[in-house]
Amino acid sequence: MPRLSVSEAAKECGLTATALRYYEQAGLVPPVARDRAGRRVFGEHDLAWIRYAVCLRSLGMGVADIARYVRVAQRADGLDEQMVLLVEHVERMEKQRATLDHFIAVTRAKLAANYVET
Amino acid sequence: MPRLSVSEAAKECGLTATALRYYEQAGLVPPVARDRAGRRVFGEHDLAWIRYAVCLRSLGMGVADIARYVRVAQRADGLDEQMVLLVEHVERMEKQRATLDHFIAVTRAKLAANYVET
DNA sequence: ACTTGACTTCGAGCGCGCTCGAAGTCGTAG
DNA sequence: CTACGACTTCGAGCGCGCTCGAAGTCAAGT
Repeated sequence: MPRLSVSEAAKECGLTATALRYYEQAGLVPPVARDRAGRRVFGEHDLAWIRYAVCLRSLGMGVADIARYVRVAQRADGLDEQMVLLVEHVERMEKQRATLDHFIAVTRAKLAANYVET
Repeated sequence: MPRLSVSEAAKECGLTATALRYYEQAGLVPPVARDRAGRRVFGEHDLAWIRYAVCLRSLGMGVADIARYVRVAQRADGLDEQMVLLVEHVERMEKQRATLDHFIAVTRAKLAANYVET
């Protein structure tokens, strides 16, 4: 199990160290363990959370929403609520994907025709 | 052919009038015709451009990139460049869609298991 | 003629998601 | 022992995408 510093973990997940600190402070990932000097020490568990947050961000979920999800997921009795949030999120994503599919088709058609209607 | 005011056109495309003026000023849509009093008059053509811009925005394309595309599309000799931009955009979208597919699958699995791993 | 109301431009302001600079603390290398 | 570099917190700053308020113009209704 790796014990990474903030900048190592950041690089590992494609973030800057500053952004990663921000993520923790904003609640996008649960609090990270510290060594005796107060420095963050990241384990596999933390990396998984970070990657999850990065994924949600890349799909356009807002910081506040992700933080809410993480907060709920941390609670022992939060399972039901957590499920609701996930279902809602999947629904949003599928709507987004439908738009995407449509747009890809339209763009493909334009390209195929080598003609772009204004 | 409809001759809509800015607020009518905005409503039609799911924007605010303010946002729509901003879109024109920022070049997300080509300049709109005016009546003698200087008020914008939107036709079908303009609505199509607006809907196109809205679509691109909803897919996360930045204002500057959309403006660039519109600028190129306006030029008589811009076809090649326009094609390049569209191809690039389709590629980005397909990458995004792959992420989306993956994430939907993962979330579905979590839901199916009625268990969320941290 | 006058009010009403939707339009115009302009510049400032705002929320989000970081990003950066300052000032301080710690541990290892020389 | 000292110096260096990476870490810490904090608050301010920034770019983006609007959003709002002010001040003015115009056209239609009474």
